[in-house]
Amino acid sequence: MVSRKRLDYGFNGFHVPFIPKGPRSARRRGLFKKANEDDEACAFELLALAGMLLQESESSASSNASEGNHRPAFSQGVIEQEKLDEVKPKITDNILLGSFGESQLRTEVAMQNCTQKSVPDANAADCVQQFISADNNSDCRGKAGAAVKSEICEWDNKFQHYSNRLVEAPENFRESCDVNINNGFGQEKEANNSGFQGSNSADRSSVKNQLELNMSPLIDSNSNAKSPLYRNSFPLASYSKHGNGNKLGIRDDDEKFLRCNKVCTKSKTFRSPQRIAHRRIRKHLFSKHWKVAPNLKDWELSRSDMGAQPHYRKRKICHSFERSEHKARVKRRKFFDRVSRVTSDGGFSSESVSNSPEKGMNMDNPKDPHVKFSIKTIRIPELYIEVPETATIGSLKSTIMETVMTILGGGAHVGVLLQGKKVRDDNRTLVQTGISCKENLDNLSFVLEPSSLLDSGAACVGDPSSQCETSQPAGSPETPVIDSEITDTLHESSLLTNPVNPVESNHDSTSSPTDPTLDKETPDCRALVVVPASTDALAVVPVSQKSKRSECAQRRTRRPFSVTEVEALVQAVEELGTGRWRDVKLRAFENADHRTYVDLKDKWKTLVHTAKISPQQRRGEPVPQELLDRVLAAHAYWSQHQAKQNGGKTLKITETSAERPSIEAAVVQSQSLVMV
DNA sequence: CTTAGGG
DNA sequence: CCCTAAG
Repeated sequence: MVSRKRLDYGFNGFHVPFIPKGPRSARRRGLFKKANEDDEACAFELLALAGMLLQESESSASSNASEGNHRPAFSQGVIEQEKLDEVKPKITDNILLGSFGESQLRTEVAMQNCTQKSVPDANAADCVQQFISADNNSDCRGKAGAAVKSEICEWDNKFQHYSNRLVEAPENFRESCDVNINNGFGQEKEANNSGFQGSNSADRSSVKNQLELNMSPLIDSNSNAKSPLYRNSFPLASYSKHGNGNKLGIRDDDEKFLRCNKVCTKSKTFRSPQRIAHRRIRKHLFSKHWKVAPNLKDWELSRSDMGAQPHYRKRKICHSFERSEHKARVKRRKFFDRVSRVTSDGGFSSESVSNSPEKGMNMDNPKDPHVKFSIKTIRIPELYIEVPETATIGSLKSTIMETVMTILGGGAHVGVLLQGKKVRDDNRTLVQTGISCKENLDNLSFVLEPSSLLDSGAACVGDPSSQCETSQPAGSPETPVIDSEITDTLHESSLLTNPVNPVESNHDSTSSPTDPTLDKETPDCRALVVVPASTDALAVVPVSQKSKRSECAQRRTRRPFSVTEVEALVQAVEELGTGRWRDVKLRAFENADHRTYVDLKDKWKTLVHTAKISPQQRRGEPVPQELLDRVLAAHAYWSQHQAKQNGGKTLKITETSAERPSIEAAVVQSQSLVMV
């Protein structure tokens, strides 16, 4: 059965086989046909992805600088596609590898420069500038593969930007982060505290967290030939020379395919080639990868001693990621906010922290029992992404973003590696672990690992350890992930067809990722799929693993509706009524590909329910009462109206206010409402 | 493919 | 969000 499925996909077996859940198979089968179109999809392997969240203006600025602004989405999409096409051949030839390596180096340089500055945002901007100039922008664009390269650079910049932001950690973040490093240190009693997860918030101020993310995007054509499971063959060497040995290999197997197929078949609305391409990408990209988490684990296991080590010195680090899916989003946001503040704090002195136990056996300062960590770089796991060659750069970016978001969304954990070895006992103190020694600090590294590892991921994939370790002997990538939930918020408005907020229309095409033209492309690409690079790989992969994976099909990542989206939905429903979800979708969420009309319908359903229950019973991001009132009004109106229609035949409701008094009122009310 | 509903 | 039945 597995094999058959594979054929249906037409992917030549390069991805992990997908095992349908009985009933669904029939449905999907039809969809899969379309998947054949994706045969040519080329696999991009991105090595370091870093916390990028939104596409902020700065990042997009660099990419768009040479191109006119406000280009119609369509044409832009075409252009981007062309670029991509150009690049593809290169990738196939392994030529890209070199380019990426270069970019990586440059990026690092740029980053270093940036990090020397004190103001995060300024840094990001500077970095971009530096990077661009240093990298000889024109060069990148002019040649095949150049486009990709520049894109990569852009990503680097973004990462840099975000990493900088991370550096300024707000108190909240620190609150959760610091803690135990201080406490546990040198004290046996700390046993009750689990590693870095201590709950003490003592000496927050004294602890300065420096998180710097060093992103090194890399595309390796070689990897394409390998199956996801065979990451071991992944050429780590290329990175290692740059000091980044950690990679995270995320592969989405079945999931992506499923998604893709589904999506493709849907929506007639998106018929343009670009649209189709996007759809495909999306499908492929879909984020189910996370379930594959077990792989991530492997990453951590791998090398801890990457080039970054020198950077890890004293300073404390604290991160705490929450896993609960429900809160993941919020948490991430907090994380960012907090981080961004740290930098501004300027230096906090280690002294301040040192009021603790006196056991000064530490390195330089005997009196300071505290171990300070300075995390210079956090490695991002190796990501394997496969997108159609016709995919646009923008879609690729979106895909990557999506993948990262997915990872983040699932929650992340920090892994501690000492001399390349993962320290698994959370109850051990730093002293006990030997982390208090300066020498060891240099060999200490932190890895972000998807929480999913611990969860379902493992179950689905089978024995993660065997898989991972076996596959990546060379040095496994570690997976530091930076979270960023900002994306939703930022893009939100642009994704909506009819943003409630007038301001949204003022996108600066030049730099803003929110640029409508860009968004059009991006939304579709949201889903990332980690795919094995080559066709051959599949054959190599053990069947058992395949099947396991396929069964793990994940569900889409949860994406709570924002108030803005709710507003748009309410407005659309007020105008169109219930029962016309496709129209609602087209009207208000055409650009929000992650929202299907079914999603909208479901959301409306929940909104109605929410509006009926007491505020205390409501959960999640609070929806303004005003909106809920409108929901009830519209619901009541349309319920009644529908009945009327049924009885008296179809009466197309236009915009006539007379027919919909309650709606009218609601609309008026909404206009006065200020959307955030 | 869309809707409508239950899960 | 997912899954299905139905149109």
